Formats: sequence, structure tokens, C-alpha cells
Amino acid sequence: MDKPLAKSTLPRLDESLLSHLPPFSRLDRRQIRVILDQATSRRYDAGIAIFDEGAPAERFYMLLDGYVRVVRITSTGEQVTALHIPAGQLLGIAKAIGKASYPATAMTATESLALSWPMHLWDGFVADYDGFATETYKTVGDRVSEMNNRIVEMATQQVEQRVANALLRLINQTGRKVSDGIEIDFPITRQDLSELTATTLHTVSRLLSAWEKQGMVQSKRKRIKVCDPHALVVLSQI
Amino acid sequence: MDKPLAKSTLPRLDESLLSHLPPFSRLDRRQIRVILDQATSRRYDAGIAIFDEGAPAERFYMLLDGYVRVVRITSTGEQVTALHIPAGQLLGIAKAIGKASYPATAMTATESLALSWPMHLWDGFVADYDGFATETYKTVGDRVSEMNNRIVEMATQQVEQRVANALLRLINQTGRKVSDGIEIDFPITRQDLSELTATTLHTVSRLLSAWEKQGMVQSKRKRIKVCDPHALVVLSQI
DNA sequence: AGCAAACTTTGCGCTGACGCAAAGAACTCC
DNA sequence: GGAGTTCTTTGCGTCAGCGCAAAGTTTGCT
Repeated sequence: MDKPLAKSTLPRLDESLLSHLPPFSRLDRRQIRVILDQATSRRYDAGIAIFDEGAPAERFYMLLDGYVRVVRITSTGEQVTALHIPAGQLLGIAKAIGKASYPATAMTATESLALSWPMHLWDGFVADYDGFATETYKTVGDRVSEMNNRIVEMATQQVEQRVANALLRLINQTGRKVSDGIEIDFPITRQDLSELTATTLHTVSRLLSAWEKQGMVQSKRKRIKVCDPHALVVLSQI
Repeated sequence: MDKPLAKSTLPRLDESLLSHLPPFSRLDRRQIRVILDQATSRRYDAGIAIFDEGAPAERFYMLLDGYVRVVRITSTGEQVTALHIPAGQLLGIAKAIGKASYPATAMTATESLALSWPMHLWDGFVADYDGFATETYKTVGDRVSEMNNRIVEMATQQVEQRVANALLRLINQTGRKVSDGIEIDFPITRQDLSELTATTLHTVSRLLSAWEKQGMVQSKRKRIKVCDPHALVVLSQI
């Protein structure tokens, strides 16, 4: 869909980009060099689809910087966010779950930077690189767990608890410590939160307003800061 | 937890048990013989936990006969059904998603029969048996897709649509053609259906009564037969 | 600076689905 | 065969959260 930049337009990628990331951490410099030389690097604006649900899974990606929202779009045009992926994780790994096309759309939540490789290299990576397969399946497992938890939450909890849980998950996964609390590290609207918790932006807005009055959170346009995580935990477990 | 029967109490297992099942279908008789000789066979009554959420994943299973419900239990004791597994599929494959313990409980929905192997054989199976890994990851992928669909459904659909969808999924996966419709092939209560669709048994009962009046379904105690699948499809897609 | 677009807040009425309650039907086990 | 258990149905009152509407706020664009 979008044409990757020619590799030559970018400075040679440095080994340190990958060497500390779990799927590659057991590899030596030489192996990482080979991997990097096969990679395409690209910057994405915020709000762009890296790949689309249903499209043939031609490449897999390593998110180096930014945040990605994995969304599914229903026949009636509603969006449902399945998960958020922070920098340092693989995405578009359809092959790891035996799929030939992407099962969901990956949208950048912020400006992002990702490496990608053609999918035909996948089997080689799995076979040749120690730890790559293991870490990949762990990633799949973590995402399965998260989806599982979402199902349980949606099945058993009220809207208020679901929103509280979603906020807690977001600050755990992508929180940034600031002066008087923890802030979600990417722009997130009431609409986004509602798509993550199966409710409406109105209800999310009302909840955040109420919580702000009680001093548990502070928010401005596209930014949410949690000041009292413990109070949220209490709320989420009623 | 439950002690498997000693292998010697059962007649020698026949190769035809496995030879047509996807994870083993590319193997020759000799390989299947080796696999069977390492397997433990066991019968389970209906309503029994084959393994429990959180327990160390010591064995993996192939369901030969019956149906298994994969459930999660919340801190408040509510059950949520994640998926149903029909005969012919692997279960308890925590290793395939990088887990050392089972992420959910597997309960038999009917009397069932399963083979199992100690988990330490897993890596050998993946390495030695052609197609085993591929088929396993496909199974994982299918389950991920199904969970994904459940999330989207729960996020966007009304109770009526969710129940209709659940019924359609059940007759697709586990339906048995009978005289004037398709019947779900295992006993399923209103309560079970409500745990699958995040609602109450009362609401499910009301819906089924209404649908029965319209001739779309017929049901008796623990049995549901869909007479007009197309009408359900229409209902589910409003 | 000024306009447009995107995001947020808040009020109000409505209703789908739940909670509770109670009775009826089917099956199981002595 | 009868007592107990499990499953199902149905009625009724209630309310959480949605839909709609409209106004306010922030940001970006020209």
C-alpha cells in the first residue's frame, strides 16, 4: 500500500536498535547486521494505517518508536480497539498464528518508526535465530491473555470498572511518570477510550469529569494523567 | 490433579485415531506409532475440569471424542466461556503461546475422551513432526480470531444479536444435522449460553421462547435445535 | 487574526436488559 | 414412586447507560 522509503535514503541502521529487544537479544552483532541489512525502515505519521485488516500479510514489523493501536472495523463502520502496542514489539506477525492475511488493522496512535521485513524471511528468522521463535510466541501469548481479559471484563463488569481498568492497563503498558502522576504517553481521545471499553464517548467524558472532581485523574485535550492509581484500582474491583 | 489411567488398562491405541487429524496427518504409520506409545488415554465424565486455570501446564491434550468448554472464572465466581473445542483439536497447548501455566480452565461439556502427553515432549513434536507446528499455530490463530470476533461482538452488538451469533457459531462448529434442523451436539443450558454471550439466563430464556414461537428454533432441556438458520443470520446482522 | 475542524462537556428523556421473585417442568436417585 | 435437584419460564419494577442535542473549548490552517 504505502511504498517504503528506499533504504539508501537513510543512514545505515545501527545494531543497537535491535540488540536489546527480546526477539533479537540472544543474537550476536553479525547476525543483527544481516537482519538490519534486510530491513526497511520507515516513519509513519500519527493516525496512519501501517497495514489493513484482510490484506495479504506481506511484511512483518518491529515498532522502534511510537505507539500503535490494533483496531477492527465492523460492517457498520464502528471501530473496536483490540490492543495497544508499544515500541519494542513485533507486529503484523500473522505468520506466527498461521494466517496469510492480517487479522486486524494497525493504526499509528503517534508518529512512529518501524522496521519491516518481507514475510518470506519469516521462516528463516524462526529457524536461524535463537530465541526469536520463543519470544514471538510469548508475544502472541501475552496478546491472547490480554484479549482474554478484555472478554472477561466486558462480560462481567460495568462501564465504570471497564474504563478504570482500561486506564490502569494503559498507564502500566505505556505510562510516563510525570510530576504529580502517571500520564498516558500518547494522545488519546474520549472516543478512543470508548472504542477500547465498548461504550460511548459521552459516558467516558462523564466518568473522567467525575473522577477529575475527585482528584483521581487530570485530563486535557487528548491527554490523560492518572494522579491516584490506587483509587482507580479500588474502583475497578467493585 | 486427576491421575491418568495406566496405559496397560486400555487396549493398544490404533493408528487410525490420529492419522487423519491435521496435526498428525502428514506423518507416517511409524511416527504415529511412536506418538501413540507415549500417549496416555483417559475418559472424562461430563462437567469435569481436564485442567485448571493457573495450574502448571504439565501436559497437552488431543480431544478424541466429546466437547470441551474453555472457561475463565472471575474473582467474584462468575464464569465466562471463552470458546468451545470439538473433538479432533489439541487443547492445553500453553507452550505454543509461550506460557508455563494454563491460561484458562478446560471443562468437559459431555463425556469425553482425550489423549495427553507430558509437556516436555512438546519441543520434540514441533521439531520432529512435519506439519505439527504449522497446524498448531493455525489452531492458535483460529482461536485468536474467534476471541477477536467475540470482543467485537460484545462491543458493538445487542444481546439479541450476540445470542443469535453464538447459536450460529455453535451449530457451525458442533452442529449435527437432524430431521428438521441442526442441533447443537452437546447439552447446553440457558446458563451456559448466557456465560457465552455475557448476559443472564433469564434473557436467554426469553429470547429462545420468542424464537421458538416464530419457529426459528426448538428447544428442550439442555438441547437446542435451530430450524431456520437463515432467519437467525438475518437477526444477527441488524 | 479569524475561520474551520476536531474534541469535550453537559442536560434530558428513554429503553433494553437486569434483578428479583416465584412457579412450573424435567430429570435423578433412593 | 416420591423427594430432591436442576433447569426453565414468566411477570414486574428499576436503572445504567445510550441516543440525541446543543454549546463550549482547543487546535490547526490560511
